[in-house]
Amino acid sequence: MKTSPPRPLRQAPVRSSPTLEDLAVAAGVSRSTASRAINGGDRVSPEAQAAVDRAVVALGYIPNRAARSLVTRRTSSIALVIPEPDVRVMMDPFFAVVITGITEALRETDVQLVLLMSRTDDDSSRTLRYLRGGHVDGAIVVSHHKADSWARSLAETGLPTIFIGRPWDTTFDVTYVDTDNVGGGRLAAQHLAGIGRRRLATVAGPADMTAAVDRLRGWKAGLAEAGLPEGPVVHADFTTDGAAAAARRLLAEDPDIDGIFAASDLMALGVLEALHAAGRTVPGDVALMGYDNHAVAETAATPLTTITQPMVEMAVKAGTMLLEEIEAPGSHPEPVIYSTELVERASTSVAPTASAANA
Amino acid sequence: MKTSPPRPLRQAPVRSSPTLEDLAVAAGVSRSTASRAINGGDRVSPEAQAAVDRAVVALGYIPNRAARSLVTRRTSSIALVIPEPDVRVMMDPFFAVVITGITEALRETDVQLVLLMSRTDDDSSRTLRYLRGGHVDGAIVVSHHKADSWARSLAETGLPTIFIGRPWDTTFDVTYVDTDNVGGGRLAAQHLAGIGRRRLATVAGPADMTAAVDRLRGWKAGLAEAGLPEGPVVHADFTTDGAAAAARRLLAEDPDIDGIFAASDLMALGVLEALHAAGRTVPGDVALMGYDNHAVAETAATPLTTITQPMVEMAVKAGTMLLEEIEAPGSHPEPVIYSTELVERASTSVAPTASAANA
DNA sequence: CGACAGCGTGAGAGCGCTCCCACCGGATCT
DNA sequence: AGATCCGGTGGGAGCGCTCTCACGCTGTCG
Repeated sequence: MKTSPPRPLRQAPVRSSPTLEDLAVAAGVSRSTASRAINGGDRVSPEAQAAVDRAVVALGYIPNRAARSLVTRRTSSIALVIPEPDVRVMMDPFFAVVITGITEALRETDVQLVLLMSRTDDDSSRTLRYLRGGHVDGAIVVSHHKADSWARSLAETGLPTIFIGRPWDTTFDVTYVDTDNVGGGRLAAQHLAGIGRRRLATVAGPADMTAAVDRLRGWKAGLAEAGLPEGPVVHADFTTDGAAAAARRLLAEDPDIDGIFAASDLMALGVLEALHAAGRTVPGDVALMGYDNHAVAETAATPLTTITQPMVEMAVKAGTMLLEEIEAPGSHPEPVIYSTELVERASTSVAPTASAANA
Repeated sequence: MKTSPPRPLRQAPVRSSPTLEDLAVAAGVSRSTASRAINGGDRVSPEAQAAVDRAVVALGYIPNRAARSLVTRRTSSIALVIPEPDVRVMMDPFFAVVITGITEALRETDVQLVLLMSRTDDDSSRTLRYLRGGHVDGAIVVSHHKADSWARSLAETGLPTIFIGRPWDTTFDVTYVDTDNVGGGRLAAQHLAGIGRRRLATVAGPADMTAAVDRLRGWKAGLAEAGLPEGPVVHADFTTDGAAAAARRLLAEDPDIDGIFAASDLMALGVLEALHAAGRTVPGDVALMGYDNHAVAETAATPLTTITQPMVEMAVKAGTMLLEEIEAPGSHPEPVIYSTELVERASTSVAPTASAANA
């Protein structure tokens, strides 16, 4: 009477990967024991453990992440949020370094890095929903001016979050890592004053970015400490072209400037360009400093004296902190600030400029 | 008799996100109908659909990815595999562009990008296991010399995979996108020959990388077509320093060289350095070409003539192709090759070198 | 006027895993 | 001696979702 036709299987008989059940059968134990053996082997006899281990190898067993995640409410993945719409910004080696650092922190764990980029403001709410949706266990946000809303929104969700770069708004519970931009700005002022320059100016970054504001603050403090006047300040947008225009304004305002601090190497490049166009030599007429120790600082026509910051360590730290925060929520750690260092190159040397060497 | 004590809840009563069940209740429909309404709304009455839509907004419902993934066997995420141990390589803007392009292709879908970097050979098998484990629906591999084993291993797993850059071994079923490196090499030869240079040499990339081999092949073909001898070939490792050393060997071998093609801009920088150190002017004594149209090509002491390639488009294409392959498996598409273009700058201009302008 | 599509719907099974609970037997305590 | 504990184990429920299936219900055709 068993004439019922062979009903098509719900799932095509594709040779799918072995389940925990298969593993348990192969190892001759129960599913529970197999599960315990897989996860650290607490309360498992050596024999059972060995049997499971063998079966894992034999079957090529790999736990199903979705099933596990469904019950543990852990996804074993974290998000790197890059709230920048612009390809140009992505091109910044900064991001590569951040990614490398986080990846480094994630080694030895089975946590995966999910990349979240919001290219438009529209994406931004989508990204936020994604984060809120419990798809990741935590997030690292690369903080720029636009990150303000992120900081607060994320803090409200209770999702473990670390910011790289101090968020603009820190009036609530937020943990971050950053470099000592104030110290870096001060270093620049000290150095230029130290080599005898007296009429100093700066091309600062956008006034709505914490890094830019901090560098400017340090710069002013350094000048004051050296007993020098504050000097002209122009703002640019961290781009080479923008800085070139800013430098032209600077030169028009005060033609006797003998030292300029650009708040980034890319901007210093623009300043260099503008100086050359105006017939000034570097460092002969004007000593020039950048910031970031970007690759271009070394390859520039006149290699740039600049400020270097331990970005990889910072990124690694961010990753480690996030992992800890996920493991033990509520232990809001203090912000970590990394100190900066001066890198001396030709653009502030007292010797004549080297850029005309092959003339 | 119902004196059983209030057993502690298995799950702490944390206010967790609403489930499909909650949604269904709120909308006054069954879980099935709610599910259908969420997923495209096939076979759902307008009223039911509207009710569900309202409930979604009201409850802030977000589907649980893990649960969905468990039954659909889809993860809605793809992996970007970067088989490079070196931070330096990561710093290459290339990766930023690739990431940007893929992200662009993924917009409008809810597919997430998972980053997989293998920094050691040990990681490599770990990564492979991860990919094999069904944690992602597909993978994009940035192909370099080391990717050989990847290609074959991945092809064997049947996981939809697209390579960016032709893998070394294409004797099996593999789909990839690439730029026309042969054409680019030929372009370089044509250009240098076209401006009247006759004693041409090249600093090629590593002989185990397809891009390097292809560029060299195109270069040789271009020379032959221009009726010029093959000239000296030295290999370097795509780094500035390595290229500088290679260039010194070149100069020692044949001091009368009047044109050099470096297979990357970074290498061209090294060559430029070596040339200057040897007292040669560029382009006066020696015309110099790079490849990639890297940012440094523009900012170099002598801006570099170089070859540009549509990398963003290529990355977008890779993303799109992968999405298609996931959607309709087995439709192994043909490789897509993007053509390259010449970008002329001062390093091959016939006019006197501009780098000494501020002397 | 009965048969039969076909659409919208709800019940229910089950994806692979973790974790609570009950159980068992041997060691330890009173 | 019995009571108690505790390491090791297996049974079973259930995480939130999709998907198959069966069930009305309306409309159309023979």
